[in-house]
Amino acid sequence: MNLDKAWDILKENGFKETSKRNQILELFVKDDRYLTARDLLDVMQKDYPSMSYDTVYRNLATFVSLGILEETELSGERHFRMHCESDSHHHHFICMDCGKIKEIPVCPMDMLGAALPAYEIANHKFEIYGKCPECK
Amino acid sequence: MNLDKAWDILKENGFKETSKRNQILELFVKDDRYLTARDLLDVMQKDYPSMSYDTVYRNLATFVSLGILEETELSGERHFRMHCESDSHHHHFICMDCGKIKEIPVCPMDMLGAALPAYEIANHKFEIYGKCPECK
DNA sequence: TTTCCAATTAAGAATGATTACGATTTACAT
DNA sequence: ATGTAAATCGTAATCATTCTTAATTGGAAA
Repeated sequence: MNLDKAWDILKENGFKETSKRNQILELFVKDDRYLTARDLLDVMQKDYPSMSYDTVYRNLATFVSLGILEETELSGERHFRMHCESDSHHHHFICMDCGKIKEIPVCPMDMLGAALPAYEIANHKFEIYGKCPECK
Repeated sequence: MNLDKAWDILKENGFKETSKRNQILELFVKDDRYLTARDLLDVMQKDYPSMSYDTVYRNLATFVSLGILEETELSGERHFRMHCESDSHHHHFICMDCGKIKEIPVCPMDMLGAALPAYEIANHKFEIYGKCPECK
């Protein structure tokens, strides 16, 4: 996911182009890792001192609902990052130090296809946590 | 995990037997599913109107640290349930309606053993969400 | 039983993340 | 350039969770 693709999606869905929205997206493009709402606000307020949490959270919710960002819960806080380019379903190793991820191309659900008859499966989560080679 | 086993562990670690502690544990034994701190407090306050959140959270933390309870994050809230009897590593299907779980005997990490060289793996999460046969 | 101390709890304030809301500003189609 | 709906600001509210301090309690020892 890059800036242009993100704006294509936003425009298609009738969202307006604002400088704040753009800067939030730029931050995610530049900093390819999981960020919290606070992380974003801290950086944004250097350029827009009056920026409010409402704006951050509202835009994050928009981006997630449009598939531009993906979200996870890390140590009790919501974290967000650019949605991966790869169109095939996959999972992530997440570095607990720097927040960077590594794609894991396999999905455990493949092997559980018929293991849960009578159960209605809505979704699943598979994440691996630890330290990446750089942080180790 | 049953009441006696839980108290064995608590006593071994020097924790005192209190009626509140016991009732919290009884609730988890009786109601074999994921519960929130609020769920517990609501029930407990029928018998102990002055019971405080602090007591609930402190005891939950104790139980988790001793391996009596297990914990997960569901829709932004911490949920707790009795730790499974099975001593072999496994994962869970979680019903989003009633909170009951079904054990999944396989672990995706088995197949990823050497797939992440140079990465230091600390832990992982694999959970399946949906509706159980009763709630469907 | 009574005493005593450390563990436990109550009460409510503090914190930190997130959401809500009325007022104001901005993007952009016309 | 203007009108209008969308976006944002500023701030307050909410919700889960933790902290603080004082009071209470379990249970070992006297």
